[in-house]
Amino acid sequence: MQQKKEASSSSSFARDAFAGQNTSDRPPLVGKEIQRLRQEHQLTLDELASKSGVSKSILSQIERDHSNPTLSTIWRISQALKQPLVDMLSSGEEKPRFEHLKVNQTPVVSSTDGKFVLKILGTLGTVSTLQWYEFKAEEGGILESESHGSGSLENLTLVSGKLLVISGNESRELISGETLRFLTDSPHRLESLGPEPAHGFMVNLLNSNESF
Amino acid sequence: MQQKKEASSSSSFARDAFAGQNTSDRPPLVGKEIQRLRQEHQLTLDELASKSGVSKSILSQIERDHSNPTLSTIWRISQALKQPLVDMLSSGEEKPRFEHLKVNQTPVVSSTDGKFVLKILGTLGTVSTLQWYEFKAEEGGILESESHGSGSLENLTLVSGKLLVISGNESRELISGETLRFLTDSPHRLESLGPEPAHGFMVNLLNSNESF
DNA sequence: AATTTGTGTTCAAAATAATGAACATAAGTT
DNA sequence: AACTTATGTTCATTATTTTGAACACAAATT
Repeated sequence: MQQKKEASSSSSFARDAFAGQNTSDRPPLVGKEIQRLRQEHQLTLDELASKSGVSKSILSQIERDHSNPTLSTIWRISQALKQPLVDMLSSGEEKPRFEHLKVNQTPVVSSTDGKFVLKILGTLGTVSTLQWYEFKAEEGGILESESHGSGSLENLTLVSGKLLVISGNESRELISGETLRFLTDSPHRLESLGPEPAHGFMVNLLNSNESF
Repeated sequence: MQQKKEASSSSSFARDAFAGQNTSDRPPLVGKEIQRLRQEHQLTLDELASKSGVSKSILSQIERDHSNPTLSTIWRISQALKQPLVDMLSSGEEKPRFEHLKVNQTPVVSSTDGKFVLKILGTLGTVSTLQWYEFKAEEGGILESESHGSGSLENLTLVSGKLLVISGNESRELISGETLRFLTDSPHRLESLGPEPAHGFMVNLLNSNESF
């Protein structure tokens, strides 16, 4: 009996499936979020039940956090509500808490010959760290970066010019107007192919789910 | 009996908890990911069992996808492995390393008179916590927005042209090269003052912890 | 080789999640 | 008011997860 092991409460009939556990000791409470989504879609319990294949009785209990759904159940609900499973679960726990970004977590951007100019437009540090830039690079300008950590994403939009992007052992060529989004969990490199200068925007999401 | 309802398979002893369902019909298979993480942490089933409070027998079954874990169980495992629950679940849905948006694939929004054009470059976050755009507006082009919710921020960088920004009862005039950051918890308005078109970049942080 | 130790799997029993039907309640109709 | 309809909750039963102990197997030790 799982709950008993964690909580002192041992009533066999639990009003709250996770009674006796404080916020950080319990799984995210998906009930309210599911209910919100269901109502947003203007569905009744009966309708969601038939759409998802999950009985309405258990839906009712899950919405009130009186039950501890299985992965399969949560997944079927998320499908019916056209909501990525992951989003449904993170709504409860990923509250914007403000964390201090340590110095060594600040990514190092190395510009080689000065032909590649990065303008830092802004930084935000909420759940994860966000930085965005405007860049201009004349022909041959190269920007080499270390890994930004696992889960990090880089988003490039090219306004003019041509840009070669290499990450890991893959590469892409971007032309004016295109956008590229790619993982930056390994060293990567941007190169302006010219002849006109490459000009564009870059948004970096640095993931902070490091384990140490 | 949940699986039976979805799958024709009705064997009472399932080798695979989701046998008979194809990839898009079943919840993400977390087994391999959990096993990978456990081994990465150099833990045995016994050790993870005592760390997580989940019995090793069920751990063994979950790793081989012979069981359909409850939310509570997945959560306790993710805690013990110091891994955000959400990451563990999304690992199955392998995302492509690169996402390349061609010119005509970039979503575009424009004002009714077509003078103000917004290109949506990207979105990140659960509901819609972060969005960024490129905008181009000829003289007189106007973009009017409702409130994005309390705590929301808009960040504008102007590459060329002149832009008038009005939020609440305050207003600012931006010239080429400048950046403005302001609250968007009330209706606001951007207007290109010309004569040359306003061109720039916008990053919006929307406050997601709100239910309405 | 025999024994111990370490690791993962399987088994019967207990706990609990999921189901369908019955129930409660409120809102709308006749 | 009485009746119907719509919606969510509770109940008994069934199906499944979870548990702890026993088992199987391999690797290390004596």
